[in-house]
This record gives sequence, structure tokens and C-alpha cells, in this order.
Amino acid sequence: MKRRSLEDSDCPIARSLDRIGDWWSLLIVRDALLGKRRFGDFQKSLGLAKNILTTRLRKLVADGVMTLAPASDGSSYQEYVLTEKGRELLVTLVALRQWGERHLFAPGECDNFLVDAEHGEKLAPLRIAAKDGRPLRYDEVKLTSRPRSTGARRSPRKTSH
Amino acid sequence: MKRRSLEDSDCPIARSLDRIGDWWSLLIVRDALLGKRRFGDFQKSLGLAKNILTTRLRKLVADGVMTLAPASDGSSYQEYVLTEKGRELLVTLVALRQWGERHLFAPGECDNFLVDAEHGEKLAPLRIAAKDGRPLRYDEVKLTSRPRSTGARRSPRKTSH
DNA sequence: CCGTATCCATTCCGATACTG
DNA sequence: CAGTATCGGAATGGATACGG
Repeated sequence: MKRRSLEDSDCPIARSLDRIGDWWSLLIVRDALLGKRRFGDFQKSLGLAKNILTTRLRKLVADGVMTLAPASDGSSYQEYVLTEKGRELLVTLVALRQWGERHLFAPGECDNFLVDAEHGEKLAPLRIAAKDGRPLRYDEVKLTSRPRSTGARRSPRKTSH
Repeated sequence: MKRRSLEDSDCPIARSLDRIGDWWSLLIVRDALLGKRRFGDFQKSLGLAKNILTTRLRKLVADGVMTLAPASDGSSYQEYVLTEKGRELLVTLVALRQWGERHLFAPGECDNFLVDAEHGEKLAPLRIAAKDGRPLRYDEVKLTSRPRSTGARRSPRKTSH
């Protein structure tokens, strides 16, 4: 059985992971958010084999996370730039980064930070909040599933988590 | 060359991905946050082979994301429960989920949501904010790296992204 | 019910060589 | 510089059988 029964999972988390849950893709997006655009930039930065980078970039483009654009300098090559969809992964990356800073580094060990460009201060920690803005703890969050919209069109499904 | 030169990467994102960047781990954490604790629960829910689940759970425990606890019911088995470190992955999961809901589902297709347990309303979208709370767009965020703390102890490094 | 051990197929990845 | 082509080794994943 193939592992990718998940690309159409009902769970948005699973679907997201199907797109960018692999090891390299998020790092490519990270670099792209920091301004990298060229094949060679990604390759040097990540140190991965070129053929793999090729397949990853292709998948990101196919999934609408990046687009090919004409080179910004004179050169005749193309550049890989994030789409709006891709740029919105920044939230996920910030979440990963903040978790890592908090739990995967010794105090004072981490020497690089995401900052507010204007004031140069570290970002505020991401907060999970209710609609009205009230912060929520993990145990104040629940999963609900709305019954499948219109009559019995599809075969029954389990809830998706 | 092995791919895991990243477990000690200077970049918190890379380190985080080294711990939970694999495909199954985050889904296990997801289920755990929703209350699942037993080996069999995870296995049924995720539909993965038992040996793989074993290795994943072991790694999560080794990394301090989960702990083994005595069974809450009478049984003699152990249960896997999240540590505080593990629970804090909720933010990352919410980020992935919101991205997926926004970009990977047709309008109205997604039928399950994370809600505020008290009022049953969808969570507010996560916002990236400066220290003072001001919301930031992706291009108002910058990476800085502080020079390595004390004198030239280590060999020079590139900035880590 | 909770795993461990084994086997096999597939995939992934890195290295290298090659093209425009 | 920006890829493509190919190769071999390693890791991954699923199925199954087995043991506590």
C-alpha cells in the first residue's frame, strides 16, 4: 500500500504535511523567505544534491508554493520565488523556530533570531487565541467536525482528526 | 555524507525538523493532543505499521516530546503522554492546519475545525507580531545573528539562516 | 493487547559525470 | 550557472509472524 493516501486526507494538517512535510521543502521555503531565489543559492545553502533540489523545487512549483520568474538580474535563467501561498508558510516556520529555540537549545546557545525589521527586536511568541483574542491553553482547544454538508453524496467517512 | 548534519544545526528550524520533521511524528503528536494515549489507538488512527510506530514513539520519548506513563485504566500497559515540550507543538500544528485550511481545501470542503472549547468558535488565525504586539507582514521580518558570544573559540561559521 | 523481529519492496539521497 | 542522467547504498515503510 502506498503511503500517500494522505494527500486528500480530511485533516488539514495531514494535507499540509503532504505538501511541505518533507525534510527539505520547508528549508527551501525558509531560504526563499530570506531572499534566496536562485538554484545555486539554495544548493549552496542547503548542501543537498542537485537532482534532489530539482525534484523539490519542481514539486513546490507544482503545488503552487513557488513560481518561476525571469531572472531579476540580467541573466537568462529563471528564479524561484514564493507565491502568496508560499509566503504564508512563514507562520509555520516561526512556530517551528520558536519551539526549537525554546526546547532544543541550551540557554544562550542560539545566536540567530527573527526580528521586527523596523526595531530589530525579537518577535513576540505566537499565541493561540479564541476568536475574541483571548489566549487559549492546549486543553482549551477542541476539535469539532461538522457533518458532511449535503445529503449522502459520498461514501461515509471517519472523522479525520 | 549523512543527511543528519542538521541535528545540531545553528538554525532552530532545522533542529526542530530534525526532531519532528518526519512525516509521522507530527501526526502522532496531533493525535496525542486530542487525547490518544495508547499504542493501539495511534496505530488504528494512523494506519501505519506497528514497527514504524514503535520507532517513532521511541524517538519521541527519547527527544522528550512524550513520556511513558502507567496506564490510566486498570491495564498493565503503559501509555504515551505528551510532555510540556510536546504540548507546545500545538502552535506548530495550528499553523500547519490553518495553512492547509486556507490553501489546500476547496471552499466549504473542510469539515473539521479546532475550536475554543468554551464557546465552540473557530480559533483566531495565528499572527506574527512584534514585541509590542503590532502585526507584521512577511517582509517586515528579518533575520539577525549575534556574533558568537565569547572570543574566537570556534572555527568561523556562516550564518545559519 | 503491546509490542519485537524478520523479510522484502520502494524510495530517498548523495556522488559523479554530462549537457547547454 | 542551471540543470539532467545514472548509479549504488542507505533508510524507510508495509506485511507478517512471533512472544510477553
